[in-house]
Amino acid sequence: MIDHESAIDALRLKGHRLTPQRLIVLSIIASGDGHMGVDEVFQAAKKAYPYMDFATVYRTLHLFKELGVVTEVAIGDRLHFELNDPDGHHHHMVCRACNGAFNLSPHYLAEFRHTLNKEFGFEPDLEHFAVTGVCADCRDVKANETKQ
Amino acid sequence: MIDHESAIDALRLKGHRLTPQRLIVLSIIASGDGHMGVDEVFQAAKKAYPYMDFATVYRTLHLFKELGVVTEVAIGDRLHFELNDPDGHHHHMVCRACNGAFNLSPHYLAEFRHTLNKEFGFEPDLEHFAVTGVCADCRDVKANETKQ
DNA sequence: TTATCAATCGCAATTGGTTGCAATAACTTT
DNA sequence: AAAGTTATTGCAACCAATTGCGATTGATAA
Repeated sequence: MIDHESAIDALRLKGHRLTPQRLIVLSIIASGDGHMGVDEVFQAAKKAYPYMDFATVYRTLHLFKELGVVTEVAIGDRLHFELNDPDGHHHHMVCRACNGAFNLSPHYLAEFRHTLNKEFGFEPDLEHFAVTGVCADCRDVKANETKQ
Repeated sequence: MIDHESAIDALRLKGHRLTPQRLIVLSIIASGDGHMGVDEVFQAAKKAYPYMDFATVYRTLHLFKELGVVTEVAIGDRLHFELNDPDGHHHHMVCRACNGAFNLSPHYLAEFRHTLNKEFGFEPDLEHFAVTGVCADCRDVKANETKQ
């Protein structure tokens, strides 16, 4: 988990300015657990600073991505962002019933990548891989509903 | 590969009308090899019938999807469509260098699905799975360019 | 074959995401 | 501490995808 200090240093180092808007977006991403959609971040930011503009959130997140402060994850057709994890990438499982997100170790995709490489010479992009589906809890709930 | 006859029957059966626009879209999807973006279909359709509207192509493709005539594949952030394959689903590998698409047997994802199920009780949506990456040819080209 | 009726089309309006630009404000230099 | 410089903001314009709606036209029945 990257900390505020190093994120702020990353901004300064590249000659970017430290604005209240950027600090707000940073703290929101840091306090939310897991990844957040752009609109989620915007709503939270507007609470802290009512003049906040959607475009600002949008550009700030992209800046943070370039600086390696956050990671972009495509979930469905929406982009989500989370604090960069310096201990190495992880993938995501996202439940389409409860919208919960679960981390997935790269280990689980290593064999898949290896197979595509060996069989087809195809090198898949799996850096920000996210797979949607139904988590255990929601599957059980659904099973019970059917029963009744 | 579903044929025109059964596609047309599927339309009739549900009380949908057989319009020139729909026949044009169908024949374009059928003649193009592999999946096509909505805009690709639109451009081709406009050649055959200059008054063709983007909204019509868009709605026709979604209708065809409901009827099981075509399959929707999300490639990057764009939706692509291809004739439904009644011999069973397949997945896709899409090269981001040459935009080529390669079919991938469900077999290659069976183990991944099984692992997620067993380890996390997570049931992933892999019906219309597409993974981007770099195909063997483009990887070789890139390697040669680097050499020179 | 013609009339009827609703599904469908094509235009226009809307929506949601992205970008251009003048005003603002963060940082630097004096 | 004040002025200057320029990145950044917030508004508005833009663009592509999607939807609403009156006009059109395919299908059914007389």
